Amino acid sequence: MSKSSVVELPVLSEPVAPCCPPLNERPLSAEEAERTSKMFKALGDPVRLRLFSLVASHAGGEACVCDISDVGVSQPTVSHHLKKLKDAGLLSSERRGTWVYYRVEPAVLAAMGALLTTAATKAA
Amino acid sequence: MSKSSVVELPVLSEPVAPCCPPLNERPLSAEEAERTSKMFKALGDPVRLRLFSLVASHAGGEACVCDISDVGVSQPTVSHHLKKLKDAGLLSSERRGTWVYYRVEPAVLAAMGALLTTAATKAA
DNA sequence: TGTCGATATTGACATCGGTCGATGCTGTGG
DNA sequence: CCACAGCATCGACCGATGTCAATATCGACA
Repeated sequence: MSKSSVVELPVLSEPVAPCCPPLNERPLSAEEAERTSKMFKALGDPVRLRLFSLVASHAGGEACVCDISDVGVSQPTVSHHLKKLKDAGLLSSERRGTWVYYRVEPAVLAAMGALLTTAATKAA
Repeated sequence: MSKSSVVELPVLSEPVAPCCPPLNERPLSAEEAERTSKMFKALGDPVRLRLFSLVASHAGGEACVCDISDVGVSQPTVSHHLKKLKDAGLLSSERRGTWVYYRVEPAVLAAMGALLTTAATKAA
């Protein structure tokens, strides 16, 4: 395994799921905000949001890149955005033969949702 | 009322709440993604996320700018970010004498949360 | 081994966006 | 009417980011 390999991305090694308390429980610290804002930023681009929605709505909760590449930008750009979503912890990828499949990370998604839903409920 | 007034921001005049289906129900259209990504982008900056959290966690669900200005950036920058949060429909503002108060928009927040929570639940 | 299809990476470019100092606007109180 | 405080706007700077063409990598299949 000394040859090439992909050196195990460190971004996925630590648990990203239980990131922060609800947004209205207490003010976020600078560090918490730094971490959490990255996830929101990942969905803050229309192309990425479409790609994410394409993966999330695809049968089986996963999709090959070739299935979701039709969003109006070039292939490198699609790859770039998928990488960003992966780095943010929202997607994971797996190579299967010729194709690479992406699937959503439910835990992270749920954490983000809880952040907002709880805050909205309490604020109402 | 011809004098000054604030001319009723058009961004808040149309219902922003039921923006989109859950992210895994069907692929978002380009237009939907364009609209929805703006809300996520608004929370995709650490300073804005802290400001939003400060407002949301403040007593009464609202806060004077002077109460939340201590986030490590200059006063114009705070004002700039609050404007962005307001433009995204996440906050509303009201002038009361010398001070301006910001409060969260629960409906929009809940809509964003539902977008994520439903998707996470179904995906799990 | 060599070619081909699928995806990732690189490098360059233009635009976007966060930041600040300076300044303007709007109430308050003297 | 004037000075001051709170907040917004302006203009400029500069790093971040979305985009593409070109190229590299990786696996499948002759």
